[in-house]
Amino acid sequence: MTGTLAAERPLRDEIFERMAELSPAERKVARTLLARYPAAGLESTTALAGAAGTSKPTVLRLLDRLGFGSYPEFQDRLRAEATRSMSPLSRAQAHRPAPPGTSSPGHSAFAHAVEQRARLVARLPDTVPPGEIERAVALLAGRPKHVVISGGYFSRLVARMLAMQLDQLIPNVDYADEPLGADVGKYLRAGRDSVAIVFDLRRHELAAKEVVSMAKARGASVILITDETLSPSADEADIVLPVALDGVPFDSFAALLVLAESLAEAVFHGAGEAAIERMADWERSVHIYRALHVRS
Amino acid sequence: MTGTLAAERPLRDEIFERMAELSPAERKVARTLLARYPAAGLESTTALAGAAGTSKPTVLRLLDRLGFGSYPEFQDRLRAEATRSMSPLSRAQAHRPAPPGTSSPGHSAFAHAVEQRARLVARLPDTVPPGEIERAVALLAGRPKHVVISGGYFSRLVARMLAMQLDQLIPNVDYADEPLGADVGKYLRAGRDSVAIVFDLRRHELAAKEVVSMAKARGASVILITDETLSPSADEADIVLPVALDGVPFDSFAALLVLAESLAEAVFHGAGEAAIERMADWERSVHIYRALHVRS
DNA sequence: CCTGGCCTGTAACGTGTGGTACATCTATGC
DNA sequence: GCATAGATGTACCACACGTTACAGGCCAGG
Repeated sequence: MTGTLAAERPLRDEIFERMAELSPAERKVARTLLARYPAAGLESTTALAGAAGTSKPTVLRLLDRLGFGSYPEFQDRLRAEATRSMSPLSRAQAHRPAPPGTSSPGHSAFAHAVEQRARLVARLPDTVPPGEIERAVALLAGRPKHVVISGGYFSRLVARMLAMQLDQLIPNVDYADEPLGADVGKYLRAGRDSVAIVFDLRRHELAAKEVVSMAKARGASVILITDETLSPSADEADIVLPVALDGVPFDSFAALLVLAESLAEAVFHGAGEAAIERMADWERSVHIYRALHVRS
Repeated sequence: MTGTLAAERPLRDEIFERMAELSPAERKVARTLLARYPAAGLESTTALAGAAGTSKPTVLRLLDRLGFGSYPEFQDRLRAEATRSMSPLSRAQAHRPAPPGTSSPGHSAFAHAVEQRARLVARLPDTVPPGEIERAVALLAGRPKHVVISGGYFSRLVARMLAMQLDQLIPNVDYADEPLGADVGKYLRAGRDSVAIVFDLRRHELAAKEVVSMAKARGASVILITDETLSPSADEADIVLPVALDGVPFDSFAALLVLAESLAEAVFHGAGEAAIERMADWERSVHIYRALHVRS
């Protein structure tokens, strides 16, 4: 494994600028290098020297002057640049449908499912009013004394995810797996400076309504994350974030997860310094956890 | 006018599509090639074989199957592509500086996060080779005796989600929250007809490698879900599903969740009648659960 | 239980590699 | 005009490379 530094300037630029200080034969090498970059440098010294019309030692002397210890080291650098330039980002090209012979039930169903979910995510900005998001972020980034999060039968997993992420950013984040059972204490903690985030999707659960009521009764602000049909708890909630779930044959949490993650990210930007500091602490703890439980 | 042929299709795409027709060891080479493209292929056969966890002849056999006469010929092709991708034309689209702290803290950060995640999801079909998905679906829909699923520190939540969804479709699905701890028994159950699904993302955990080894040792087929840099466990796994996570400042599970959900949906289509029946049973049980715990 | 085919890694071989020492050439100082 | 220092190419070496042949392993079909 190579321990390359991040974000280096393209080697091509440096060669270009330092042309002046090179010897004539070295310059010839530099020219062919620039003319056919980076391919020329990824061939052998023999090939490069040949293409430049000089000899192998000249190639090596050039690299020496550029600060490379060896030819392979130079090639490592070129390879790294090439990989970076061919990263998926710059690869925003057309899609190729599946080859004729290989039409399979597995793939097409999968592709269909993915596409469907991509649409759900794309629709997210249209289902969530921007103003609601702003208020939610302001609430969470405004140093609430306490945040408690819970979800329904399935959505609790996303709730827990959001809890873990927020916990990295702000203090006193509780996740209540059974808000009406063992974890009721986490809701009893709630007061005027608390924020409760409740997930209630589709087949809305009565439990959700009770949880929202409980939080409201104690003076907490309630953020409700629900589907487009709106949970019955929506009346009581202070902020309602609706998200699209519908799919055939199954509903999808894709947009829900994106909403949760993006909410956390916005809180990070809103909370500023404090969040960064807390993240550092958190980072350390995770390392400790890993050292203990995952065998160094 | 130079008599050059029309721009060839990137080799990467061809490898990606032809994954299915490769032998297991050849696939390992193809994976590392795709994960670090084109750098991995511009190194020596020894280095490439080493990175892939196989041997030099396997590398050559892969190239043979792809229609290359020799390793240098293959590298010529890669070099040509790299040169093309670093041409002044494609160099123009380089940088887009991110607005640091100026924008309105709530909405724009949120919108940016959502957009970023939408891109990750859109890229999913490009990161997961269709052949690998097909094989994974075939494995899971082919009535395995037993399926066990586990994840890492964060990814366990998605793992659990997948487990819950698969459990609705096929029998004998286990979720192992602590595969090396309390839940080790679920892995000890594994045998020749088992399928183990392991999540191992980014900062890959040693635990994942142990889990994969354990499953392989018992003869189970292993499906590894990892990020684009490929978990070290990728050598041992039978099927590797890479997914894009990278975001700024935080990684996102959006594409991961979509992969899991879509995999489940594809299994549903692949499993046919049996899955529908099982879903009906499951549905009844949930109603019972709700009646008991959620007050009708 | 054996037998064929297909994968796969090990071992060996000859060639091309990157690296170095040295001789030749060119330019500049006195 | 000669000595000097830098620049350049040739010759050579050890070695790592790409390649090929071969033997063991694995699984389906008889």
